[in-house]
Amino acid sequence: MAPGPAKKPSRIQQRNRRRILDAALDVFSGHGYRGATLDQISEESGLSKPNILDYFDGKKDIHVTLLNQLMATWLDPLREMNPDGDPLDELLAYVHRKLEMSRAYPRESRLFANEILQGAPRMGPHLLSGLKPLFDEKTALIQRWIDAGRLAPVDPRHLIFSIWATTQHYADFDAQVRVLMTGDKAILQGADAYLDTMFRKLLTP
Amino acid sequence: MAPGPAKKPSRIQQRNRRRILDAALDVFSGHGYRGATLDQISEESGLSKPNILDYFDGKKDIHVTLLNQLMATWLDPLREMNPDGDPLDELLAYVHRKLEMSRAYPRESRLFANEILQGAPRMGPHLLSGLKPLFDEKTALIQRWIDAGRLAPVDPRHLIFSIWATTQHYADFDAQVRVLMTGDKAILQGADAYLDTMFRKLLTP
DNA sequence: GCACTTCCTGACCGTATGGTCAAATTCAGA
DNA sequence: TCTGAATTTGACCATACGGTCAGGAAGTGC
Repeated sequence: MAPGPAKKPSRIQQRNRRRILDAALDVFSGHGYRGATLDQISEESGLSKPNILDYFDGKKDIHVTLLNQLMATWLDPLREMNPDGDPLDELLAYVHRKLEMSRAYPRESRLFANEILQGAPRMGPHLLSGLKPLFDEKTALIQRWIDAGRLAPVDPRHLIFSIWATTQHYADFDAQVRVLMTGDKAILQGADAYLDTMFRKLLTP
Repeated sequence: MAPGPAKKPSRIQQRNRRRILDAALDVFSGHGYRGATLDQISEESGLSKPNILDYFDGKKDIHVTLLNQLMATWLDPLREMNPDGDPLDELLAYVHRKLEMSRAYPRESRLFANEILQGAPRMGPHLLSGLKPLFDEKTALIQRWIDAGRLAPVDPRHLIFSIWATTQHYADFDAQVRVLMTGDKAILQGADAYLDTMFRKLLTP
């Protein structure tokens, strides 16, 4: 049964919740919310369907849990951008971290992309309360760097968008990228070098 | 009934097929393939479900028809890149056309994104036969421009990816963009200026 | 008006899916 | 080993969905 707010989850509960969430991440990111079925998650996790529903209140609950968990770490690379560092270094480091996220966590990237594509039906509030403040803070920081003449003048908001778009592209559009880059074993290395060049030229004052 | 290969579709058939495809584009792009239902398409198009199935062989047929129709025009902006034009002008014009597509046809962009996100289950072959040759042709053209010293040296394949990613982002991640740009009435104008700057700095030799 | 084709729909069917429940099994402590 | 709680599951249910069918409505040419 779903652990009450005052109960500490047992060893087994922790393990099973992790199994379920991992299987669900696979299924949701590969088929979208509606395309995923509890039976698939059941098969993938090795737990029976009723057992899964002992740990979560339903399909929706699993999905929401995944999205919340994702938001907690997804924005870390942006948070790490240091106001006291060198502006160009900080931004390029952010690009690298973001691309590394696409490499290490493509399922998470696609889960997020799916949710936004559908109009963020389950994450609208989260975007506003979690992402927006951080976004505003960092765009303001970039603007100060620009005003100080330490970066070339660009719209910080569109800059962030372009970093997100170009890095997440390699995870979200992987199926397309792979078709077009047949034979290339080092796609992400190429992307890393390319993006470094692009943002360096853009931002160097 | 679905028109046989030798039959010319009547006025009514043309009109209804258009209505169905338009409604289906709405529903598929908004909910993904699995999330879309014939009942929704029925409601949105104003045609009864059995009537819809007179015009198409089923849900899958509608989806495939939409994707095929999309591929026919989606790549036009890339095709229009002129080998005899000025390299920088041609590429920047391509960026503008692509962004304009995101503005004018966001549903089509999301339909495509959905399909690729799921691993292109119904479009894999199309990517290889339709997109790959064009992609190879244009990347080769860009490489010749670079070799002639008329563009800064960058990997043409990643260049194309970055153009796709940054322009389609405004359609595919519209829900997120709108949350973060609250109050801004001219998002796409800002994007246009930003992307022009970015690719100009990147590509100027 | 009449006959014929095209177009349309209410009612229905089989299956898949999210979710429930009572019973069985396993586990933890004495 | 014994006992009660935690954990697990086979069987089942209600609904939603893609798709079918027989028959009715609306055009169309005479």
